[in-house]
Amino acid sequence: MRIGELAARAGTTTRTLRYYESRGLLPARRTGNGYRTYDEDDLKLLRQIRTLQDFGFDLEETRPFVECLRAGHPEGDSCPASLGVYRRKLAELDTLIEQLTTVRAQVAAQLTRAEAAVPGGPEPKCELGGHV
Amino acid sequence: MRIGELAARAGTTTRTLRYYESRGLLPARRTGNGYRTYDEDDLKLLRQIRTLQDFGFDLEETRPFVECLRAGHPEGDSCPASLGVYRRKLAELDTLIEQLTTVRAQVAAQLTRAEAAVPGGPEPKCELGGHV
DNA sequence: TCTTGCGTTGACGTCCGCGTCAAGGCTTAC
DNA sequence: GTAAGCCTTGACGCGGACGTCAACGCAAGA
Repeated sequence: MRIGELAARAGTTTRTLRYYESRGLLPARRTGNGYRTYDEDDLKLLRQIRTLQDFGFDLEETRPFVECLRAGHPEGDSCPASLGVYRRKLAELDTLIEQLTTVRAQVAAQLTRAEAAVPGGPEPKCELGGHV
Repeated sequence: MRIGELAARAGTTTRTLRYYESRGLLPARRTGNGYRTYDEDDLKLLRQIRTLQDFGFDLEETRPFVECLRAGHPEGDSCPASLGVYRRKLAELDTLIEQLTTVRAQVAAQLTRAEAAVPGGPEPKCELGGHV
C-alpha cells in the first residue's frame, strides 16, 4: 500500500509517516516511480508507535519496541529493552504525578487563603450567617 | 537598581527580565544613558511571577497577579481575576493528574503482562521455586 | 589610558512533532 | 487531452521561555 492509505488506516497523516522515516523509525521500500510502499507489518509497527505516543512516550522511546517487532518478536514489548523503557516511564510518571500533586495542594492552599482574605469572590455557594 | 542586580536578587537572568519586558509584564524605567532601572516593588512583582512560574503557570497566567499588585493590593492574589486563574489551574491540574494516573496504570499493566510473557527480565528480586 | 565589566538592541538557536505551503511529477478517470 | 488526485522533496512555521552570540556603548578602577 502507499503512504496515503497507510496513514488513513493508522489514523494519522502522511506528514507524520515521512517524519518517522526521517527519524529512521519507519523506513519505506520504494516502487519504480519513487513512491513509498508499505505492507501489513509496517502497519503493525506504526500502530505500536502510535499507541505509545498516545501514552506520552517520546518518539525515541518507541524505538526499542519497533526494533523488537522488526526482529520478529510477537509483541513490541517482548524484549528487555522495551521493558526497560516501560520501567523508566513508570518512574517518570510517578515523579511527575507526585510533583503535580504537590503543586496542586499548594495552589489549593493559596486559593483557600486568598478567598478568605477577599470574601467578595465570585459565585459564593451560599451566605452563611452574614447579614447583608 | 539595574537589571543585573534585580536578576541576581530574584535568582534569574537578565535575558529573562528583558523577555518579560518584551511581553509587557515587567516594564522598566530608564536612566539617562538608557539603562533599565528597577525598585523594590519591581522585585516583588518579579518574585510573584517566578513563584507562579515554578508552579507551572504560563507567563500569561501570571499577568492578573502582577496587575493586582501593581494596582496596589497587598498580594498578587487579592483580586478576583487571580482567584479565577487559581481555579482554572486547579481544574487543569486535576485533569492532568487524572490522565497521567490512568496512563500510569495502563503502562503498569502492560509491563506486568510483558514480564510474564518474557520471564528472563532483568533483576529478578528472588528465585521462587525455580530450580536453575 | 586601558581594561574590565556592566549595559544596550537585534537576531538566530533550542526542543519536538509535526502543520502547511510550494513547485513539480505520475496516474487514472472522463 | 485534461483535470483531479495521488505522490515527491524542500523548506519554513509553530509554541514557550528563554539561551547564546554579535557588535556596540558607558563607566569606573589601576
